[in-house]
Amino acid sequence: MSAPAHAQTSVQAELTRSGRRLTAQRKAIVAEFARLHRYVTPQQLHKRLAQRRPPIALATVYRTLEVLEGVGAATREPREHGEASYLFCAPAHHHHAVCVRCGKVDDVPCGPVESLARLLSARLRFKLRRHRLELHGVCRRCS
Amino acid sequence: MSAPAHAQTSVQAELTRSGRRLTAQRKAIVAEFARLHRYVTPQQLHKRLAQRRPPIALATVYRTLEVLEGVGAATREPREHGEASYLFCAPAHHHHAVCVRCGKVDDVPCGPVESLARLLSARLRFKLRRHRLELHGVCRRCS
DNA sequence: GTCTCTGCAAAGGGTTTGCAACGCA
DNA sequence: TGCGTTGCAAACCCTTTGCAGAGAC
Repeated sequence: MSAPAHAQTSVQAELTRSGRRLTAQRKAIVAEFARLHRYVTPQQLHKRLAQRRPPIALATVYRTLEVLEGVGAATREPREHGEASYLFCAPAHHHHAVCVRCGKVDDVPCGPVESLARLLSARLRFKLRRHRLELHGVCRRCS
Repeated sequence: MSAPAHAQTSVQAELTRSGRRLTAQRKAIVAEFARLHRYVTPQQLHKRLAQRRPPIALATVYRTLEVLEGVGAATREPREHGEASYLFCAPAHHHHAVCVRCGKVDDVPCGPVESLARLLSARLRFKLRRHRLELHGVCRRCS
């Protein structure tokens, strides 16, 4: 299952809508990013784009990912050793199932999690604001 | 609710059991760390210990937190901008409720989360290995 | 033509490491 | 006494930033 083409297109539309420019570098970064379905660091993404002529500067990758997060097309997740990692995904609230073998990320709708989170927070007399469930395991394809 | 004294004591016992030394610096770091009940960065913990004579070096705080994680007395969590943060907590699997106002962390037993996580992973045909639920909200005391 | 974006290189900031002195056990 | 630990400072590594030139619209 690859990224629906319309996801890429709508991101590009959102960029121009917010007064930004659609450069060749941004198109290339978004295209590569969108098809990965996994968390990547700016450095990794930069390496994947390295064969392009002319090459894309690392700083441009950093800045583009920041912009994508800003328009709600990506989430940022800090990693060990000071690295950041980004996942191309929709802004609507949902959770992720991450394959520990291949790294592929599947979306998990929030529905059932929501009520459980409310239950747990009620027991603690805790006013819930946000919650997040992370699932790590082996995906269908890898097992 | 402060850290039970025995938690500190058992950490100290675990350190010597694993062939490590119980230095004055380590005792001071563990004591301060254990009473906080919140995520702290090595830098923050170092600042809190700054009035000690002689002062404790920042590198020592980094190394001690690493050791504590190694013996299962702390969990490490990457933060934005390359910072690490640590929480003093038991090695047994559980979740955390983090107050967005005061930062205090309460433990949440895993029980009900486990079955939900299995349900969700079954729907995805995903062999679950680990899961984590994060609750963020306002704690009883702050509301 | 204007204003954003890119590339480059330097600066920034947290973390890690090498090494000699120190001090638990 | 032996070996793990500390303190210091330098090294590391990823990320951010300033600026001049390029390019989208």
